[in-house]
Amino acid sequence: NKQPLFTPELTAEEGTLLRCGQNLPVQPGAQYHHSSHCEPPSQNLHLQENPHRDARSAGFQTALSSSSLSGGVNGCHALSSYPIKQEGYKLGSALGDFSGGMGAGRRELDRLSSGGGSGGGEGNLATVLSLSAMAVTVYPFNNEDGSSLLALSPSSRHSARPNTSGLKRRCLSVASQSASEGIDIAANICSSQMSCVNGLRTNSSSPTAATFSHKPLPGPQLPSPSTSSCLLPLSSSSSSSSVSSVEHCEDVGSMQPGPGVGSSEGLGLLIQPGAVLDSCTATLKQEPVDEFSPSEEELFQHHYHYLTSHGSHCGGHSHHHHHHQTGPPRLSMPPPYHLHQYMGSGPGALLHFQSQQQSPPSGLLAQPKPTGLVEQQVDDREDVFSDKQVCRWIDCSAAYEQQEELVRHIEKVHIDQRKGEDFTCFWAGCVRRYKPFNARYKLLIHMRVHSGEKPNKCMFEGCNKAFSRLENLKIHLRSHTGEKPYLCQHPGCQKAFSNSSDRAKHQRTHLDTKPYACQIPGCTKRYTDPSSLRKHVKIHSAKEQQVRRKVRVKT
DNA sequence: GTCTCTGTTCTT
DNA sequence: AAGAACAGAGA
Repeated sequence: NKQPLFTPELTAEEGTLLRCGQNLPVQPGAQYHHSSHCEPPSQNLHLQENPHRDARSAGFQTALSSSSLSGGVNGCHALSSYPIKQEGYKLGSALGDFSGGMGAGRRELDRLSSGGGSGGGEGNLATVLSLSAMAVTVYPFNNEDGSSLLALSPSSRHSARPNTSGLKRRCLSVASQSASEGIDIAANICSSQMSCVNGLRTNSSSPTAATFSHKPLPGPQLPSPSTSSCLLPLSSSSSSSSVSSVEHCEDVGSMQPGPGVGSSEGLGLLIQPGAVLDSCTATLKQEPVDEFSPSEEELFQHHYHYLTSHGSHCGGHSHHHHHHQTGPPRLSMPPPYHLHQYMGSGPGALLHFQSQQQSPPSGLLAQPKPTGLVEQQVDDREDVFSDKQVCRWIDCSAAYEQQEELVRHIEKVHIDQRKGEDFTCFWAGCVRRYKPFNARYKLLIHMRVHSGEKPNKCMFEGCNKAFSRLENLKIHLRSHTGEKPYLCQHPGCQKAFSNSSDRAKHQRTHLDTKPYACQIPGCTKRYTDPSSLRKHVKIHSAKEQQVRRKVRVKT
């Protein structure tokens, strides 16, 4: 159906002329307005009233210039006057004149980004809040006996791909026993874009958290107390009522309690009976399945427990910290890879409470999402933050209006600053689980999984598809051009394919190498790919059930 | 930064 | 089984 606007008969230039620049708004003189989440939280650094285009968008579609694709799909660099944000946007500066006014934008970007915005802002935090933060984020690291957040009950260590539609406001409650600490904590933890720890108090009725006494334990420490959590003021109530500090977390974008929060076992050291750990969640969409995340059932159980024992609710009041860029300033970089590995006795656990927000940026909501392992979106919070691009890098909860801003943020704050370090993705819930990439560029590309950035747009008329990777765009373009460079190597077979993967799959049919065998007793069916096998098993099972039903009816 | 191979998943 | 999309990894 899709007729290429430029056919192979057209020259590359013709094709380029015709196609380049579609749907690519130009904003000359645009200045980079970086909303660093490192700025003091009191300011409106989160909302970009006038979101500016990234100067780097000035890069032209040059990436395809080296493409060997037939049909004249040869890139736009020569003739396009539009700053197409494509894979090659990095070339923007190199292109010089091509980038036009955008070059100035880039310089402005550099100036701004180097000039500040990365300050600490530690002073903005009250001591008590810092202590609360420690209670939430540091303490888990220090457990030596594995009974902390890191020590997950087997039941909590299973995968969950929850359809969170039923949890538009997920309130998670955990009431657990702390045998060793003797601390009564009424914690209202709203972990999401901001992790809110509210109402930390001691048995002595002191409203301060200063008496929170956890003994430092050996083991890796966080570089510094993470203050990424939004720490609401302590409850003024000195009552021993465990429900005294039920707060409303309405600025919560999303969260999905991770292993620690979801597991009362995990929090057992911290929370005494009656203590309340209440997560009011709001999930924009699902991040990749975290096999260590609590299941929906667990979440519900905790919630139910809380509701029944404390009569709590999530629709509280007060403490309306509506920061779009949420959370206090970052104080430190995420812990290095080895620390995460240490924490990794419950991978994801150390993603502390932020990691529990299993919601990828909402920007992906509008796009057809890959249905693979990487991300599963569940738009169950259209009412909150649905228009925000949220950074879920560990210890970060920056939110932006525009996806581009999030992309810039990720690159600037989380990738560029990891010079010389391992190139590890610390995105909450990332299935890579802190396995570093061997190159910065790889991490950069990988982050598109989370940001949803797809800078490689198909230039064919009527095709609005976009791809995160240039290679995949090239393969896609072959579906337009009909190019099938991968010939089946089986003697006598003339089949051709647009990519080697499909060819390999096809060739397996020749070799009868069907590694995916049906495990159903008596069934000898085999398939070349797991997808087909699953389909078969499904049908097989359905048939068997039918047979069983018939047998039952007869008897 | 790109190419290529490879594997997975979903859809047709 | 093919087509398409996505993404990891090594060269």
